[in-house]
Amino acid sequence: MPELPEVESVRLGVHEWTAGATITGAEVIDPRILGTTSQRRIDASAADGFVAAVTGRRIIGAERRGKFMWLTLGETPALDQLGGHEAPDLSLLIHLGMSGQLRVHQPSDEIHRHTRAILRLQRGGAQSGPAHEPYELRFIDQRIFGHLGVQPLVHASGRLVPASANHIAADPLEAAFEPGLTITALAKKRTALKSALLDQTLLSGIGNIYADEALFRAGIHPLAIPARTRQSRLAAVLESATRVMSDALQAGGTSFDALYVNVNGESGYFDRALLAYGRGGQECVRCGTEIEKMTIGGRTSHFCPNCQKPPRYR
DNA sequence: AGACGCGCCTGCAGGC
DNA sequence: TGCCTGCAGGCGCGTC
Repeated sequence: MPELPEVESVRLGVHEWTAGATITGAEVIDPRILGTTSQRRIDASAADGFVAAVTGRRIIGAERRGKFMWLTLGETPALDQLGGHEAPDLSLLIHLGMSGQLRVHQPSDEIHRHTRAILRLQRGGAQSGPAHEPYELRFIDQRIFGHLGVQPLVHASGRLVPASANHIAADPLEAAFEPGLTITALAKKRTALKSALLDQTLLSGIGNIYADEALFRAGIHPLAIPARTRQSRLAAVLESATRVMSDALQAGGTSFDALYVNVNGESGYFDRALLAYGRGGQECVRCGTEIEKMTIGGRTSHFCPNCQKPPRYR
């Protein structure tokens, strides 16, 4: 379940492998990957359009906001040499969803059965030679909650982002993040704090796991109502979220090789040292009380009923 | 307008 | 053994 740290870890690897490379071709094996989960009526021409839009483009780099990642695309190398300086004008949005993975492969490698799309890449432009062996970036996604799409770049919250990511807020690990504004926006919410933390338009990058971890570490009950919670406490949750995600990122930036740009969506590729998530029925590491499980906003939530006292509203 | 709930997917665990 | 149900979850969109 990739959340911000996992996506960032993937982004780092993807950037290393693709920045400066040229997309020499592409293949959409399952066109559903081009739609959102709500719009799955993708016809064959969409796949053709995708391939046509990316083929010949140069990858400038891989960027990320929250759980949204994208490749910034420049002009073709030939056109670029005519003088234009590399201003990205297009992006290839990549959302990993629940089970998405990106892997670097040799073209001759066996195609994994959940491979939904392939980008064929070559370093240093289209010229061939032993130093410019073709290779592939493959998007593998068992559940197809992930998404690929070619998008114009638009300005949103202080940055250029793909158009379909213009509604999400900055994430706590990016320069454009403004904690003060985030707390002000959060403090207006009357929904459960847990749900608010998952609201990507408020701040992005937090998923179910790190929401539970942040609340546990800050000692705040998931059902606390932000509008009725002291802003210093809201700030504490944000700080906990930021810290737990950067710790996870530190632990996750490991193991790269040519065939594996990391993230094993199914099992988790590093030990996250989780204190609350998935520990229902086990003892709280702090006080020994049994960790409770409950559904909040349709999501399973884990918390210590002793360390995270229920709110006493009347 | 904010809040909520559904549907999209697949694989696996658990019950009968 | 095999079938069925439930669950996991991010996110877009429809509904109230």
